[in-house]
Amino acid sequence: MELPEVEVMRRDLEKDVVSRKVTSAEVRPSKNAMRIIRRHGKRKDFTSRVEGRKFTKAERRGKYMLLHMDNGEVLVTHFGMSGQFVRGNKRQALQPHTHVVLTFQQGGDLRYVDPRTFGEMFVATPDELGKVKELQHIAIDPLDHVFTWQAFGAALAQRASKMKQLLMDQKFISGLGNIYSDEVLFAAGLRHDRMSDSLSSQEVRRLYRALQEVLQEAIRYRGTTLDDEAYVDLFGKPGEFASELKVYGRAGLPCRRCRTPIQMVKISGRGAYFCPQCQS
DNA sequence: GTTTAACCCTGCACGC
DNA sequence: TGCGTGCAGGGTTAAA
Repeated sequence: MELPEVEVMRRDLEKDVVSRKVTSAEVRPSKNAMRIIRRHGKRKDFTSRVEGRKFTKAERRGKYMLLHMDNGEVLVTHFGMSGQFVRGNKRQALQPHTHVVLTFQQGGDLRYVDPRTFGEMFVATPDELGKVKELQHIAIDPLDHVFTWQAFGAALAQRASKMKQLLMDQKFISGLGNIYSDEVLFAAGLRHDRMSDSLSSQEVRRLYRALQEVLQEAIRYRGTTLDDEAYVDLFGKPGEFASELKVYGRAGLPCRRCRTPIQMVKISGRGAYFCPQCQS
């Protein structure tokens, strides 16, 4: 789950979970459920800090979801690769790999499901939150209005790194993963292996605009749901952006702009898709 | 400073 | 048919 999917989820949570009160919290008995709340020693350390609380706000920081509670504490969730929130109620059986269930006073529940368990959940006070390394070093959000192309250009010039890796570096810019880094680079006409300090100011502006456009468009389409990775929104509905992808997952298929076959290369274990004609 | 590989995990595609 | 193998992928970390 990358920025657009987390943002869609945030909006769903804001509409449907914020202002609800948790009457009971359960961490499922499986070993993997403990992996999800790995920062807490015992199930009770987690559940006791959520029970009785009311959610007041849903905030996104990079790929992290922060559900603020009425006592000031925060329920933090990172979805990893396959994590997701699902709304349900007690008549519906829990689907496999459900690790956490929060039951609401007003009826219904919120479930955290995560087959590959790369995600995690934890509760933190504002003080503790400030000390969480992963959150501390989250860089600027590309959709934040204080993100300007001038500052972006200066930051790019200060680094000597290949573009794809840099775009996926959460300490440099937050929210992009493998899919959207490829899509943004295609929209900007830049190759994955272009060096960050080699970009002209025109290229920086193109990249800056590509970031906004691709991410906003993906949010408008409610995220990317691939066949093998079943991302769905809070209510179980898939996103529609997969059909809009220009390069990701399209190795060998003709480029939608110039018909040249899309290429895929491995970059430190991760696939990078690009058009050798449109990107340079 | 930058890059690479390994690690955590499950589901799925593939080949025999 | 059924099983073993290999791989994807976010992010951190250790090593190159």
